[in-house]
Amino acid sequence: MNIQYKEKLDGCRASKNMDEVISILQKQSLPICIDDIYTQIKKKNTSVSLSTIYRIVEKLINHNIVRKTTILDNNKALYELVKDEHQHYMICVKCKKMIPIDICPIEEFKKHIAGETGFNITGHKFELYGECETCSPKSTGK
Amino acid sequence: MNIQYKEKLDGCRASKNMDEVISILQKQSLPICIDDIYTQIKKKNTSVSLSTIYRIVEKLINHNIVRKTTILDNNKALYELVKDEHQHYMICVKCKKMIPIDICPIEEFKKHIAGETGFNITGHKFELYGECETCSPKSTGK
DNA sequence: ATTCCTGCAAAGATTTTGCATGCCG
DNA sequence: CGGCATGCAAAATCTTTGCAGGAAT
Repeated sequence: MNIQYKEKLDGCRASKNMDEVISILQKQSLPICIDDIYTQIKKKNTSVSLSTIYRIVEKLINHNIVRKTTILDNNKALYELVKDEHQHYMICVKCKKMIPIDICPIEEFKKHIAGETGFNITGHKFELYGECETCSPKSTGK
Repeated sequence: MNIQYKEKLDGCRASKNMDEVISILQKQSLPICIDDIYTQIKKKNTSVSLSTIYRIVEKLINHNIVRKTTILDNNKALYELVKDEHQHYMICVKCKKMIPIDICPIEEFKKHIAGETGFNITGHKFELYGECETCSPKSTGK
């Protein structure tokens, strides 16, 4: 089993597929969908099934190793590894490209709101939508 | 046709169902799903169909009257009216209750990022997750 | 040997589409 | 009348579940 997550995955059995899923997610810079994971594993291992991927990902979510996400316009769920430094994205409404944003404006604001409302805040989601440089009509090339 | 949206809906025909959908959305303080809309209309009008609701909502989205959303953990799309003042929510991870947040920390930050990246930002999404007062273990009652 | 993992197939849930009919303008 | 709107049913997607067999401890 993936050494890095062995501790967190306490109670789970070593499994080739679990390793594959983690390894694939580690290589992503952006959230990906179940089918992407499935396809990538299929390339090496013809005998994997979609439901197995769903079950593995569900387990990873329960162990707080993976986070489930959705983006606008798409009815599919996306998944990404939980990282110490959380990540936000800009999403192009035209080409759906996702671009990571390095800074998070929420942290400060969070405390403010938490104090005011009694809400025990454990996470947040922040996404910008718009047109990327390639899709923006402004970028007339020359 | 709903007077308030007549102009925006230019090209569409007057329709009882369209009116109903808009009217229902106007009454909501939180995003709701297609099935909720469907059920509410069904109460008065037994002969409406789910696909009609989907088609109406799609049209409203294309006319920038309605916005599609999703929340964590839920594979269903939610819909809300586009308002001049946009709205953000805190969502309880336990009871799924959504609580509107009045202030938006994004506006300033947006300009900053836009300038840096050439991304033409047209919208954003911001949600806080956590436990509401009712669900929080802190609230021991006494 | 026991318990968890897996593949396959079937079931569920949400959303989309085709087609004939009805209603608005 | 012409064309968009609607209902119904079927299809398309994505996701979950049941069950029997296989693998890990």
